[in-house]
Amino acid sequence: MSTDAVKGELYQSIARVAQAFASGNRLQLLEFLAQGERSVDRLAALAGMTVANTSQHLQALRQAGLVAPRKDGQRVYYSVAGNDVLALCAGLRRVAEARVAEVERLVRDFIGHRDDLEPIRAEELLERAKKGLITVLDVRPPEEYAAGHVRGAINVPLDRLEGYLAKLPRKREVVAYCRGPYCLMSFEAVLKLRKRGWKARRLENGFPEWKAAGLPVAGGGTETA
Amino acid sequence: MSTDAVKGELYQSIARVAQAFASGNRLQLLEFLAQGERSVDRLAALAGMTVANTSQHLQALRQAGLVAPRKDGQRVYYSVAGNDVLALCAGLRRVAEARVAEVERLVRDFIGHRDDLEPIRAEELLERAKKGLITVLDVRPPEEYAAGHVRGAINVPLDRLEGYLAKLPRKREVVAYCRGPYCLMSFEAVLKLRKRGWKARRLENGFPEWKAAGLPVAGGGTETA
DNA sequence: CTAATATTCAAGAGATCAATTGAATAATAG
DNA sequence: CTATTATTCAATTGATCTCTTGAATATTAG
Repeated sequence: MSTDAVKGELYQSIARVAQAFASGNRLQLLEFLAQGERSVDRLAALAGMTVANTSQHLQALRQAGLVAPRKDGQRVYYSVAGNDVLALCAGLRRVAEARVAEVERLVRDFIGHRDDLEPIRAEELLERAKKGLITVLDVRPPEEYAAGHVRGAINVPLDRLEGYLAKLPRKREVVAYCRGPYCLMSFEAVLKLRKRGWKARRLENGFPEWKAAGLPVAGGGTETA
Repeated sequence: MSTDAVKGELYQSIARVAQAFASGNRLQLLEFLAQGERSVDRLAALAGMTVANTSQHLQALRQAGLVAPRKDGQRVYYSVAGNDVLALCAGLRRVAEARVAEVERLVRDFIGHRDDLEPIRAEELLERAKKGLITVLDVRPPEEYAAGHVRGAINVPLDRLEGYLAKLPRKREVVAYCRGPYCLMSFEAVLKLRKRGWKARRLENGFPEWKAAGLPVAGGGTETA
């Protein structure tokens, strides 16, 4: 085979990986999987897709090496193949946000006041948490928190935030995070808290990005430095 | 619009960016563009595609915000929209190589003896170059060298390597680089040099990755620290 | 103005992809 | 063993993508 033909095959193989990312539904599945392993029917319910369709998308991801299945009883649990995959997802989001006007518009119009919400960066969070200046809230569902969370974060799912307010110190600033930059839960939490008089901000990214960056994680049986 | 619908639109917009990467031909065009701006017909010749087809692919890349056109006279010159795009390309390659068995096989079988060629990493190159221990060769065509190259590198296109050997110090190790990890020119250069008795290695990645990493660049009117 | 060149546009054939549907397979409960 | 549940497979339809072909547009040269 000529070197040109080899090059062509290589590019095509790489393109097949890109193709696996080229579906809104698959990206959504990847975000859910970024929280930890999930069964097919659970994913189907979360994404609002039929089970058969979900299974097919998962197989597309599997063929590209992006997710891996683990069979346990009659269930098959899928998980992201590695942090490099999540990093690629984040890179894709960043490029899309920076270069596609429509994405920027969607973010601004619907998430709204994005800049007003002053996202806090990971390093800053670590620094301030070390000094005891902030309370960190994980507003995701309990299972996701259990599967892994920012070390030191308290799990207060969005629908239980109201009831938790009494226990939340008023003087300390609150930082909320959720699944990622396009997950709206932490936005809603911050808006609620501000309305009640707290000083509140959101973490710039979500837990998957935090974990992918190698920052301190707790839970999920994988305590890290 | 419901938040779920917004989320769906966001993911779809991001997927459209991924879709732009999902073609071997477009990835090849991006690699050529990574060297610097190129006209449509030049790209068509380099990639072995028809001009019309090349134009269409470039427009697909443009719509995704990955490349930008500049009109000069009757020619249109395209260039990569930013380093984040190149970083994403590199990430895609890395994931493909790590997770798709076929890519690994292609690399091993055809580029051959990849490990034997002991690629040198960028930091190591910088360190050794500072100590004057190595000669750095840029084996790309002169235009690409002129558009930007590793600072301190000497341009010796592959087809002129034979004639240059007389001027090449035998005692110093040679490090060759080219367009990227899947460009075969630096491999061929290293093989040639070794056959003639030099100690030679290749740089782990090519110039685009070097530049994307913010390492010292010369030429192309953009001298950097 | 006319000819030549570079690029883009438009239409069409063939391939690939996405979602639906219904059935097949595999594991467990009773 | 039978029924139930989770997942996968297979077939289909409509949509999208790729490449080719030939024409249209725009810029420059003479």
